[in-house]
This record gives sequence, structure tokens and C-alpha cells, in this order.
Amino acid sequence: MGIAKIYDPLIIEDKWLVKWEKEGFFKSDPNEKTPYTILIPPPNVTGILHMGHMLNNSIQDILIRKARLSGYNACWVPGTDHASIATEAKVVNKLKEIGIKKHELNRDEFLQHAWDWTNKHGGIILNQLKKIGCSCDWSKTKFTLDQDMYESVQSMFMKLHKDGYLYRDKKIVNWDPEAKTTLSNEEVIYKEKSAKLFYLKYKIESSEEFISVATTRPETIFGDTAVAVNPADKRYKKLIGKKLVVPIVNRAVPIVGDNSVESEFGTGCLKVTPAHSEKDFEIGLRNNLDIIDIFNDDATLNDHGLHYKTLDRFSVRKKITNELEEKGLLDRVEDYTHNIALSERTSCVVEPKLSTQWFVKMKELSKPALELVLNGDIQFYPKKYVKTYKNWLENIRDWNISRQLYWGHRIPVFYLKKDRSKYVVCLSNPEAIKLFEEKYYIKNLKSDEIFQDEDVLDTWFSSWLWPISVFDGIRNPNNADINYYYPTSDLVTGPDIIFFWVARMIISGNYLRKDIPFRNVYFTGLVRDKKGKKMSKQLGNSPDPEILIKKYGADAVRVGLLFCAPAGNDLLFDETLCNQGKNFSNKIWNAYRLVDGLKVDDSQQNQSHNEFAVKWFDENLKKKVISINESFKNFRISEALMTLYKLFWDDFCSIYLEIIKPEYGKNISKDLKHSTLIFLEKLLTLLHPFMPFISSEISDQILSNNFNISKSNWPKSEKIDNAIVQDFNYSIEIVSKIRHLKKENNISFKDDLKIYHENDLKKDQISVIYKLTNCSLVREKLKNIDSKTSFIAGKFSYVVDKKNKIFNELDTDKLKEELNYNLGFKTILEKKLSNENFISNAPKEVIDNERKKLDDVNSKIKILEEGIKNKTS
RNA sequence: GGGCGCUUAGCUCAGUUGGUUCAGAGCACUUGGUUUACACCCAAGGGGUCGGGGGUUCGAAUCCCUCAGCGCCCACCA
Repeated sequence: MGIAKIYDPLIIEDKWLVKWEKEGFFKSDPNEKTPYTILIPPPNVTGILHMGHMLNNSIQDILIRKARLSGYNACWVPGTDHASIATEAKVVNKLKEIGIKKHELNRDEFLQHAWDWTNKHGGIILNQLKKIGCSCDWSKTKFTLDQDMYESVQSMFMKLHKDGYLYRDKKIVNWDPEAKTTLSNEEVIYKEKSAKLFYLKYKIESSEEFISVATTRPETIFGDTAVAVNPADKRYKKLIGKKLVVPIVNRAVPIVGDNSVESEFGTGCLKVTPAHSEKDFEIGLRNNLDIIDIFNDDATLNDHGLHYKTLDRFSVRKKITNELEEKGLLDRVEDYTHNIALSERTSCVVEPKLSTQWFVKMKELSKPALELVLNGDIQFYPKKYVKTYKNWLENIRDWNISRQLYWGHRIPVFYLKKDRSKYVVCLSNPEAIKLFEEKYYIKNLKSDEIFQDEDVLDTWFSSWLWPISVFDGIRNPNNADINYYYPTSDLVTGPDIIFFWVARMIISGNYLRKDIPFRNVYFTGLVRDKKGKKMSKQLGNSPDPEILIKKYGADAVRVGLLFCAPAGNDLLFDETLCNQGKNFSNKIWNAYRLVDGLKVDDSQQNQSHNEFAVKWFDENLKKKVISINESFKNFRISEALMTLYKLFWDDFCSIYLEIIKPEYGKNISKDLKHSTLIFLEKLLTLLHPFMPFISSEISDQILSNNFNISKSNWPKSEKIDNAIVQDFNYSIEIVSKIRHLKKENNISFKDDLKIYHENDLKKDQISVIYKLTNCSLVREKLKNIDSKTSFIAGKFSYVVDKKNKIFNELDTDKLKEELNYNLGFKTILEKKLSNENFISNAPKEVIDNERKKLDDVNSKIKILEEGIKNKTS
């Protein structure tokens, strides 16, 4: 044979990558066909591919390739995200390595570095996606900081402002002291940590008495402007209105009553630091308290920190505890476990901070978004996420969109230098001057009298426009692309960004276009290692997809991942699954080797078992197609793959090919070869979405070597002839039983067996049994034989005889066991059928079915009893 | 604290509206096999009282209650 015995994916995959790229194979333009559109969840522009991407994008590729084969105009738009905070943090670190600090650079200088970094690393991940076979329309590649995307974001900001959905407010926000920016609530993660609860002694003013106040953060006493107690708390009621002296700071602060204080916690007294806690801030508002901000942007103490000025909050905590202890102002310390807030990106402890930011009013804006999911216009797979989504939307809070970063979309707002409360929303300085005149009647402003907001927008503020902005539907809401491709079909993403992204796209889609952004959302699980740990760089338990691909081939890794990825569940990835994928590739390859090498003899007549096998496989294929299509409909991709895996390996290779395979040196008929090639080609079409490389390669070879075979499309579900499938399955069942018997009785598989059966097996069924078991079948003899034992296989009973050998070796106990089981079954059925409640309550089909079962069981029992009688006599 | 979900073979998971042909699949395992596509293979087989207990029902892996264990999301207290 001219074809290599072992499949080598590397050469073939490279070949197809080049070919696809060169021919612009996946390009899509609006046409008369129905569109099927997927937008990639844009990965970080400077990121590299990890197993999560691999899973996610393999699924998208499967869907898009299947749609393409099904005749849709399939369009998969790729792109990358500027990922403002993550990328900026990376650039800051890189600069630090070469001795440059961010604050030494101005915005433009910093951005130059950031762009250098982006240009150097951007696009790596897109190339990696190509390598795993992603069939994106690469000509449509977008980057969220592209000029057109930038303008879309700006125009969205202006529209929201115009419609009254934006406001600027001073609130306690989540501050990341490392990145020196605010974060949205969604970017904060909480982790349980053990800490200490310090009881500090606050002296009652003009008294020698002390009150003990519990806190986890003694370093914030510099910002204390009150101590609050619950007004119902009898212990402290009389103290409300009096003053306490903050230890070390020696500032007298009032004792206020506030219902939010829980008497049971600590001593029932709460130190109030309005600048550094949301709750304290609210108490401050209610009680008209001063606000003292004690931190610099990097969470070191400022002038208010007295002798701790410039020191970091955590070191101050240690030092001040010592000082308090020395001065006798520390009452006691307890162990305490609580949740601390961490920045999702930098992992540093988030500092609540009072600052002025832009917010999006979410409540009204998001209202329709809930309905669109609840009424099924948008479907979630798996369904359980609908509840998560509902829960979030019902408790939605306003969205802080300002980020104190350089890398991102600049906020299009201009302020008056003299009076920062006056601002206008627009794109440029000259426009701003004009607007100031219109809005505030300020004339003849010079351009240096105004300045643009220093902040950029939250990354997700551009991401939530992705489905519309990639088709330029914000600047040009009626262009041909957006009208054709929007709404998109399916979104494939992780449940971790259901709020960040999925929900917000639904919100913006409805706001901008009064339409859904996508019809289905498929949530993939997280990729974990086989011990169940989440894969991450830090843990070092995440394999590098590129290495896996080198080792097993891209097809094999894709398939390996999908073997363990049931819809919506986390998947426990084990490299051995890639090996299974590789074995599968090799199996496919060798099936092709066999089929390709089949020699044809024109004069050859088709044998009955071959004809039967062809008929069966044709029907069986249709049957499996129904099942695969059904799985796809429900986004059960793993299930579809498994059906296909078994169809190819078991049905096609182990059964069909074994039947039609001629004896050594013999030929097959022309028709049979033709049918077989067609089957293989159809199977490759089904395999194509999962394993694009090997399927393309073999398909290509088949089509170029056989002019009478044409490329098939993705098959539709068709009616099947069940009788053929059933007849065939009986034969296979009998074959299996015969093999079992041979093995149990230590009969070589090469040896002949004689099978006599009393039921009417059809000729071609017998032929198949003969072919697969190497036994002589003498049907007629059944009448003459003095049958000594019987055997049950499915519906059939038959006698097995190997020169009268099996007879004697067959175990009577086995038959008795079988008999007992059936007698028990019979009793249950009879009991059930004589139960009036059952007869009157159960549906007719169920009852009929039970009656049929009883008939079957009775005939089996008869055969078994005869068998035992014959054996013992 | 609020919400969601999970517990089925050694492992990872299917089991739609309750109906003993639903107790399943893949992998792993055991045994036997290979000059004739593939040992990256073929064949046969052994594994589970469906987390525990209770209930509804003629009938429960499936519905209800309860206990135990695990996971996730949201909110967050000094």
C-alpha cells in the first residue's frame, strides 16, 4: 500500500492551514443564503492560547463548520480585546523591568510603549487559533481599539449621555492600589482569609472611662470621624451625643446612633471611617459626618497618617497595633475569619475609596434584557444559567465605567479647568468649546482652558458593543453587513463572564437595535486538571495547547477536549484523552487505507452479506444522523461526537468493513467499492467539524481519485427503514453470542461452528453471521437434529454444536440461572397484569407492552426448560 | 446571609414526560486473539442495592420530605 501506515498529522495539518489561508476559504459576504454568524469572544490581544480558549474555540469551529456544510453563509468574526487593565498592568511590569516607572511617563509616552507591546505580541493568539483549525473569516478581524471600534464606543457614550443613562457621582468605589484605578463590582472577587479582630480603647471625652471598639483595620483610625452604635442598644444609648477620643490620633469624634450597626458584633460599637467603607460612608451621610481620606493612590498613608505617613496600609496595621499595645490602648485581639476583596486582575486587596466616577444607570436600561431570556427569544445552554442571569438582573446596580488608566477608550468628556463641575460630552476640543457656549453660555474659551477627562472606559464598555460594532452597526446602523449578519446565531463563552459580557450585550443590543444580539448562548465549563483543580498559570497545571498539538495533532486535541466536555459542565482534562483522539485519527486513516486499497473486479457479483451490509449501513447512517442532528440541536456536542465516534469505529470499521473486506488476494465488485467510498465520504463530512484536517485530507484524496464521487453536504434527518436495521442487529447479536460461546468453550475463532436455529432468519442474515463468525450454517438440519440444548440470543433461540462438543460442555447451571431470571420476570409481569389498579391506571401502550413481554418470556421459558430437560436426560 | 446546582460502574459522565428490553456510554480493567487496513488493533467479559433515610404511587435513578457530603454564583459585618 502506498499510504503511510501511521497517520502523521503535522505535515497534513500544515498543508491545510496554508491552503485555507491562501484560498481565503472562510470568507463570508452577504448573499442570498441564510446567514449563520458567530462572533468570537475576543481574547486579550497580548494573551496566549490556553486550554479554555482551545475548548471554547473548538466548539465555535465545530458549529461554524457544520453550518457551512449545511449550506448556510457561515461567518465567524475573529478579533482581540485591548483588555485595558490587564494589558496596562503587563506593560507597567515590563517597563519596571527596564527601570521605567509609569508615573515618569506622560500619557502619550506610555501609550507608545503599550502599542509597541501590543504590536509585538498582538496577533500571536490569532495565529494559534488558526493552528487549531479555527475557520474564521480572517479578513474581518477586529481589535477593540481599532479606529472604527473606537468611534463606535465614543458614539455609544454620547448616545447614553444624551438619553440620560450616564451620570457622574462621588461614591465609594473599589480601588485597586496596584493598578491605581477603580474597578466595577464585577471585577472584585472575595476570598475568605483568617485575620485578627482588634479591640481598641476609645476614651470617653472628659472621663477616665474607655469604650472598646472592634475593628479589623486599626490603621484606618486616622480616618475615624465617629463611633456608631445601634440606638436600641441599651449599653450605649446614654452615650449617644457624647464624644470619644480616637486613640493615637487624639481627635474627639461623636458617638452616633445608626440602625445599621449590629449590637451582637464585637462590642456593638463601630468606628466610622466614611472615606474607606461604603457602609461607613452611608452612616456618614445620615449623620452628617466629616470625611477624611487617609490614603494615597497606592494605599500608603497620606498626611493624615501622622508619623505613619508614606507607609503602606499593611505595615501600618502591624506597627500601629504595637503602638496601641504599648500605650495600653489595645484591649484585646481575637482571631477572625472574613472575606476580603481582591482585584480580579492584580490580586491586590481592594481599597474602598471615595471618588468621582462615571456611572451607567442600569435599572431601566436592563429591564427588557431579562424578558428576552425568560421568554425564550434567547436560549441559554445549559438552562440553569437563566436563574443566575435573572438573579443578577433583578439586583442590578449601576455600572462604574471610569478607569484611571491610559490604555483604553478615552472618555469623551471635556471639563472647564476653572470649574470642574461644568462639562460637555463630545469628541474634540473645538467641539467642546462650541458646546460650552451652548450649554453654559461661556464665550471665547481658549482650548487650554478646558481639558478632556483623564480616564478611560472599562474594557467591557467596548465589549458590550461587540456584536454591533464589528459590523459597524453603531456608526452606520443600516449598513449591509449589520442588516445581514445581526442578530448573530450562537455565542459560545464561559459562565464566568455572564454578567461582565453576556448580559450587557443583551442590554446594549436591545437598547441600540431593539433586537437580540444572538439566539443561543452556549456556556462551556471551566477546564480543570484531572484532580479537579482549575487550570491556571500560577498552579502550572495547564498544558500548553501548542505542545499538545505537536504531540497529538490539532484534530486529536480538539476531539480529546470534547470527549470530556459535556454541555455546561466543567471538564476534567486528562492528556490521555488526546491520545484517544490520536488513536481515532489513526483509525480513520487506516479505514481509508483499507478502502482505498480494495481491488475491483468488474465481473465480480455482489454477495448477499455484502448487499445486506450496504443496505444496513445506509440505514444505520441515516439513523445516526438523526441522533447527531438532535444532539447538535441541543448543543450536546460531546454527545454528537460520541455517536459519531462509535458510528465510525464500531459500525463502519468493526462491522461494515469486516463484512465487505474480501479474502486475501480477492476482489470486490465495482458497486460495492463505490458504495463504500460514498459511505466513507459521508462519514468524513460528519467528522469534518470535529476533525477538520484529517477529514479534509482524506476527502480530498477520495474526490480526486474517484471522479464518480461528489462532495456531500451535511446530511438532513431522513426517514429510516427500521426493519433492515433490526434484522441486521439480530444477526450481530447472534454473532456476538457465538463468539462468546467460542471463547467460553475455548474454541479457536478459526474453527467452524454449526449453528442451527429454529426461527426464520433470512438468507442474508445468515450470510452475515457466517461471514463474521466463520461458521457453517445448516438451517435445514434443525428439523432433523435431535436437539439437546438451546440457547437464547435476543429474540432467537438457536442451538450451537461444534461436532457435538459444545453440547456437552454447556453449563446446565447457566441455563438454570437464565430460567430463574425469566421465571422471576414472569411472576412480576403476571402480578402486574393481574393488578386492577395497574390495568385501570396505566396507559394502554404500557399495558400492551407488558403483555408482549409476557409472551416473549413464556416462549423463552419453554425453550430453556426444554434445553435443561434434554441436557439432564 | 440569599440563590443555584451536584451525589449513578475504578474514572468522567448520559439517563427527556415516573413504566424491569434503563440500570447505560466512553475510558480504565480482566481474559483470549494478530503474517492478510490499524496492537495507535480485534473479540469476549467482570464491575453499580443510582449518597443515607422516609414518603407518594400499581410501579421511583426519575416526584415530594429529610439528613449527610461536595461545588458554584450573588451580597457582605466592623
